Amino acid sequence: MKSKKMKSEGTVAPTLEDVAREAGLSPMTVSRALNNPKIVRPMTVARVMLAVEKTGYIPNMLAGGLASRRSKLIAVVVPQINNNMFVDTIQAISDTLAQRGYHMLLCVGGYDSDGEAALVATLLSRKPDGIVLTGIHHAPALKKRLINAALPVVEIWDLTPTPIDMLVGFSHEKVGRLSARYLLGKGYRRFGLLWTADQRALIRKQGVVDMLQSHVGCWFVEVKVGLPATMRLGRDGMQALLARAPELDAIICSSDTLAQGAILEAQSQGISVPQQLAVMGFGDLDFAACHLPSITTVAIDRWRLGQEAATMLADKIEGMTLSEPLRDLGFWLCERQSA
Amino acid sequence: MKSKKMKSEGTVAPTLEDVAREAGLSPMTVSRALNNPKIVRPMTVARVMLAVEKTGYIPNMLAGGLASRRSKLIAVVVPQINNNMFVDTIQAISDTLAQRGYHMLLCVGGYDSDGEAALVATLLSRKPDGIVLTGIHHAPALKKRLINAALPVVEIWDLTPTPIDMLVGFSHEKVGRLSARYLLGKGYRRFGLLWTADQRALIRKQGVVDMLQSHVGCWFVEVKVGLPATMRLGRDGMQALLARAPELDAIICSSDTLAQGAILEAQSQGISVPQQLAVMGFGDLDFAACHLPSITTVAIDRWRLGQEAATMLADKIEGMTLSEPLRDLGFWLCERQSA
DNA sequence: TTGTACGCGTTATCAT
DNA sequence: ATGATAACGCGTACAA
Repeated sequence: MKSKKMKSEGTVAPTLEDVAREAGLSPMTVSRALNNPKIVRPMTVARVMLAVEKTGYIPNMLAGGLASRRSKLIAVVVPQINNNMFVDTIQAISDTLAQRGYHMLLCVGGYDSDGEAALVATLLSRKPDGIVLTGIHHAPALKKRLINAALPVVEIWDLTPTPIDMLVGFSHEKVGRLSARYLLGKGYRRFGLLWTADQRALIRKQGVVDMLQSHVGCWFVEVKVGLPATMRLGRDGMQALLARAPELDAIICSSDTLAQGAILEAQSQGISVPQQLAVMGFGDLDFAACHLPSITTVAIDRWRLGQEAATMLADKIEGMTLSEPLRDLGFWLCERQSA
Repeated sequence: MKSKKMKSEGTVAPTLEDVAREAGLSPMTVSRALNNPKIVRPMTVARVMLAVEKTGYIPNMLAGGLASRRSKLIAVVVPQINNNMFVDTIQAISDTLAQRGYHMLLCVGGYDSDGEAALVATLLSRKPDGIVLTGIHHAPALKKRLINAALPVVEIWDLTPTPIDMLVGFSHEKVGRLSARYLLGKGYRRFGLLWTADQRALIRKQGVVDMLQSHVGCWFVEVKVGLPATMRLGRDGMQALLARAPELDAIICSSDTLAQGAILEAQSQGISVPQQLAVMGFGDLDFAACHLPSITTVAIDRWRLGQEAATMLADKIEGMTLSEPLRDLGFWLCERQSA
């Protein structure tokens, strides 16, 4: 009897070795029975399960990950979560990953790319098997680190021909163009832009502006609001817009939340939407469809975005070859009452 | 020279040993310089930092956690995240933890306590240093496991004299009583309850019902809606209520989102709020204050809830003795236009 | 099908 | 202030 630890303390968690002793097997056989039962005799598996039950064994994935070099952990970095646009995607990622045996390490990094880089540096010490990044603008040092670590990466919520690794998103520029084209087609000419300053919103705005400027006889004014976009900011921004240019006939907002605020502010000033003023949002959040008036907006499949990102990651980690590492999920216009 | 690995591959991540070699020190000294610089001579620390820079070293917390038995990981279990009530709290937890050097493992467990138990079982294999649980109703087996693991636990969003370990929340029952008392005081007598079926909402409802039943000359009808609560469900539920009892004079909703839907539905039927019908919500979500009419509701400090939970956990993990493991954060009425 | 020897990268502990 | 050695608990690789 080698003078090994005598696990007589009630507080010490049982290990594989304890289970093995209980079952009269070697630790390795227990490990196999737990992780790959197919290659173990069924009766042996049963014996193991019994011993697991008896000992109350819980695997230690720190040890397992260290030995196998697979942590079954996915890091997800988002700029914020108290933003209705992101939560569905996060939940989809979490659900999809859980089904495949992964856990999600969620980090809120803000909209600053240096902060993100610092954050990811600490994340990497968890040795995640993969990482989900929001957007396509990252600090060069971060990109280098990720490529160097040969870590599967999915960038989401945006499009670029040159992703770090994989990508699933849609074209914000096209969303902007579509919104502007739609309103121009409806005959609106005097535009107000109510916009937040995050990177992706700015690209949508560029799309809007490009489209408007290529059209003669129309003009626009713009009001910027802070992050996160709230209904309050929508109302305040709308007030500022109307003060600046009372003759506006259409408002494009960078999100449905702002649009809702804008509509309310208009109504509170006795301006009827859409009769006197059209308002358009982005996101097709839950309330957009049943608001009064219902909000015309552009929808994307936030849930699917998360599903695909998680699936792509898990597939790549598990060695499947991806048909297409770049996915454009597209978007669609929701024509409703407000515009 | 023992025939140890020759790290000539470019793809192999550098380890403490590599850094030590580069700096001409032992791995242990490097480890100390990184984790506890105070006990290492400043010049030595500088040498280590240089070597870290040169090698691009990233610590491996799987190994570190295994050796030190501290993972610097906190597991957080919530029923859903696409619920505006929870996201602020989650973000607060994440932020607070990040500041103290912890990462957050976020799991969405649904409203089913057996599912939660299964989920936590897998979580425990990550050896988190602590865990945040939503609510106070958990499977007995889960409680036993947690107590057995001697893991610091904070239950949030609810109150009980007998938490598993620590707790920060508020009394849903009192919220319900306050809401009902307020409306009774305003003279309303014919109540409609628009309610979801999650555990905490049901306790609030019980508070409402108790208060109403102790008051002569008033009555109520009730409509149940599913989870998650959306504005759509608010509108549909309101429609059902009005169909059942057109003479209602006040509606109490289990959340602001439902209240918003209820108000809209009323307006769309030509019923003016609050002149003909009062509507009250719960949560004081962003839009409640600037809606038209602004929504009377009950607020709680969701952000602080998360901060306190995270701080309590980190304090306990780091050996500080807590003054009070039970925190009642309370709540307050927001009297606005809708009721 | 099952077992043995060893290494994963770090920290605790004791020694210097 | 720094170093040597032995865990930490598991999986890989190979042997039986």
